[in-house]
Amino acid sequence: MYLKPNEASELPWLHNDFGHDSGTRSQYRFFQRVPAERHLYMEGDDAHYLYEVKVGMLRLARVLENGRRQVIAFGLPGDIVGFPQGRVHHTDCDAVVDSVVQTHRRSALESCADPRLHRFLTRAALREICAMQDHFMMLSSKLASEKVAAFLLTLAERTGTPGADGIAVKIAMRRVDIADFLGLSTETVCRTLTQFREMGLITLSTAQDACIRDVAGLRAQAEPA
Amino acid sequence: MYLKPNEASELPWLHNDFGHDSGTRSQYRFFQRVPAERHLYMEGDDAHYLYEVKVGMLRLARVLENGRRQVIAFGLPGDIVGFPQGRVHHTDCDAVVDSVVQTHRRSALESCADPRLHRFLTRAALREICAMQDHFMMLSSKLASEKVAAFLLTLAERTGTPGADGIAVKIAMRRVDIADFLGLSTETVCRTLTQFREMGLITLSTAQDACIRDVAGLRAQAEPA
DNA sequence: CGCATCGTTGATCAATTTCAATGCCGGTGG
DNA sequence: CCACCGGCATTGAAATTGATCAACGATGCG
Repeated sequence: MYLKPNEASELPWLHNDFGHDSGTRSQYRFFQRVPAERHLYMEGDDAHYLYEVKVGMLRLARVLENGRRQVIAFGLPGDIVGFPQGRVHHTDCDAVVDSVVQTHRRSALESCADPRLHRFLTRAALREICAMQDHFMMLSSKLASEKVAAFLLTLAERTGTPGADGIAVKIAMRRVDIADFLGLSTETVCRTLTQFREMGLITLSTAQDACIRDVAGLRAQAEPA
Repeated sequence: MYLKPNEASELPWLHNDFGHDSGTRSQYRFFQRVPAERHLYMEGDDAHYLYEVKVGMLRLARVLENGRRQVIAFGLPGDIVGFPQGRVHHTDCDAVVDSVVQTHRRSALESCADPRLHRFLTRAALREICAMQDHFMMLSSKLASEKVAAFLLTLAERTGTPGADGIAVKIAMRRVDIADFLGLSTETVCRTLTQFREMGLITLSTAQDACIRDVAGLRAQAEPA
């Protein structure tokens, strides 16, 4: 679950932590590394910044007193995370894998001092609303197979690499994350994936490395007539 | 499910439709009546306006090809609905009961020509994101009783009127709307409500008129240890 | 007064959760 | 270098839950 050497080499300009609280600032002061499993912010924290995911994958979640957790979203490169309600964050956010984010002042959301940035963030907020609506459709599916199929297709659309024998998809998050994202148990996620494998829709060379062999078939699973 | 005379009388200035496409405009040209069951916009429509709910209740939903429907949200007075993605709406929106909305130009979201309005809309968007996250928590609950209890409590918080014997809650939407909102069948919603009634948590004088007698008990149902 | 729609209740069945055990892999330390 | 350990993934069997199908009741409206 760590960056492989070749992946790390894509970030030659990241040899240090450029935390925004750091005293010394470089030209990269707006970038911040988030090692795997480390929290970027927690529910209730003051929301000073929004974060644009540049590399890696973040995990936004809410945890209830009884321990149950809902994964709200996975932050992929291009996504903006950290939209606050009032002045505080209303989710936890941590990194699934080593990640890099670019910070933007929260005030840029409301002030028009930088119109370009402002438009960018506003549109990101609208995109976020729409993405959450998509997530609702996934969650409202009654069958586990529909949810998991829709999840795989969405992940493939965002991060998949098409190849000769299908779309390779890196499943960086753990099964329990997927389960908490889809409102299922980890066991059901597993079983559904093996089911897809036995149906020839996907292959799983490792638990993290999937390949969609039959996109149409998976689509049919995601949204049966 | 229609406005009663005394409720209608709260709107003395609304004797006509002031649709935004109307040629003749009065001082109330930014207000628009939406009769019960009428659509305010449909998925795919150009999003020229955002709508601030002033009176009544709107229903935002997405419908799939296979006919299944997910109710995304209920728009209550104070809510802004119609946040677009790109230039089009991505949900259907219709009125649960006779309603009144105030229109705001979509452009006000990105332009800062009117800073007050801009701030207002931006904050509404952020509130919307947070509300949808709350909705996720409801949907991710495994038990029907948790979902329905959480739904009732949320509705009570927004629209309930505290009284001597509990919190009176008007359930204006139909059972199927609640079901599609929570990802349940109408039958299960019914059964769960009856169950709550038999447990003494609520009363139901009519199908639309509930009264929460035991808030703590309902909270326990919504979020069991 | 009858019809249509919505709400409620009942019984059955399919699906998922839960509990339990095993397998797998990477990391660690001898 | 290899064996052990711990977390994660997977599989199995049983129990619970909600969906579905069906019928009935209530309510508002023509």
